[in-house]
Amino acid sequence: MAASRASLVKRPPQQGRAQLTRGRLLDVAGELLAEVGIERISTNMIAARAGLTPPALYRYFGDKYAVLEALGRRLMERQNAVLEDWLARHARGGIAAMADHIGDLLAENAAVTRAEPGAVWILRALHASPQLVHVRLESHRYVTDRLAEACAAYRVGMDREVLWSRLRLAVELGFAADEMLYEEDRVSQAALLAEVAAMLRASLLDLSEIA
Amino acid sequence: MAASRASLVKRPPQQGRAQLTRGRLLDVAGELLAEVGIERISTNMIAARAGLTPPALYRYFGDKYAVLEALGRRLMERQNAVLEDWLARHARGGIAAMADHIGDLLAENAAVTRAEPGAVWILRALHASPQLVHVRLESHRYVTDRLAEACAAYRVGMDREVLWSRLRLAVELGFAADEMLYEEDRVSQAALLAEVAAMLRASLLDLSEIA
DNA sequence: TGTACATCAGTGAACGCGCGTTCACTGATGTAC
DNA sequence: TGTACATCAGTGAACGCGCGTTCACTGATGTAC
Repeated sequence: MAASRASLVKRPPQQGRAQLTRGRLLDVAGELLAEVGIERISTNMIAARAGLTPPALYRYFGDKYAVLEALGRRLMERQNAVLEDWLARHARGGIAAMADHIGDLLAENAAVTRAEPGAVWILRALHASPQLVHVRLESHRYVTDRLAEACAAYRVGMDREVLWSRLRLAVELGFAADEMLYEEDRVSQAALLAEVAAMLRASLLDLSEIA
Repeated sequence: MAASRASLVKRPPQQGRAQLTRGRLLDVAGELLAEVGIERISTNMIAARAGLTPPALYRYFGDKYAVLEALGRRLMERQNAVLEDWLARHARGGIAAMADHIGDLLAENAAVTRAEPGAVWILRALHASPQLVHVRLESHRYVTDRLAEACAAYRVGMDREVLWSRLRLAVELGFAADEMLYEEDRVSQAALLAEVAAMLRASLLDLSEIA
């Protein structure tokens, strides 16, 4: 019975206190990502701000990248919850209904991003680190898959590849716009959201028309 | 006559040999950004791969961030050159002509990105580091300004803010798509470029129609 | 064309520091009876 | 309800390492005459 190695995923903690500690570590990591960036953040720094000594962090995460990966996954799970909710409301209306409500999806997603400490920096860190980039990619593909399923139900004969690539692009642009909201202060957030929504809506509606 | 401080921008080198060395340092930094990421790259690492000792790097760059900033600016200047070239060819044709050739601009930009070692990682590093994010933001705003000028010539009465924010979004999405080309291998690059071009074209044409 | 001198490009060696991580341990919490 | 024991959460101290950066220096290149 070999002991679990550091490189393995740690089992979920047993006590409620530990769950809180784990969440606190992730919150703090998000804040620090925004303050000092991925190239300066350190495990010792995260532990210190969470009010812990460095070894405590290693009870929850195998190594430094595991912290950032968990942080990314937590954010993306929250975004996925928004997506599921939205699909439950609009998928049955068909592609046109989804297109008409794409602005809601963007706005709800933006709300999640706003609520999470350092959310934009988490997304960017996932993008900028070769060892983390797969997390973001997997998530975007998952979102695309879910949307593709929902649309395919109404366009049974349609080329799956065309559908998928169109939606994949829409997902990427939606996230890019979300990240831009917090950076470009020369444009109002509402105006930006409305314009992206209009573009994605047109793209989706076009999808519902092409042979 | 105080000596120049490390924090100041270094003057351009005097000898041709030095120009080459500086360029080599930047090329190497781009490669390393792609291989190890912004959170692992180091000045010693860059110098070593360029075949230099660490202090030589400090003859050219004030500190570590100055290297990355110069790398980012060099890439963005190359992209701007593509833009100027494209504007010279199509701006006189009006908004419709620009809209029709937006795919060329994207493709030429993608070619620059492909040619530069680690280009996508440079762009992402600029995005992910709080101390570098201004470089990218300034560049995107500059590109937006140039496009806005070109379009405003044909839509004199149009609300400048609407024009600018529409173009600003187009710029952001164009770059996002460019970065995506090298990451998402489930979609062909040509298809992706064509779809983005279509979206941006529609957005620009819409601009030429609204009152 | 040769030489003396000024400037420039790059080196060798080292610095203090904080990094990521591990060890053996202690005190807090939960469980069985 | 009390207590003995097992498990869990977190600590104190330290490690070797590579980081960013600087110093005083040397050898290469360019310039004036």
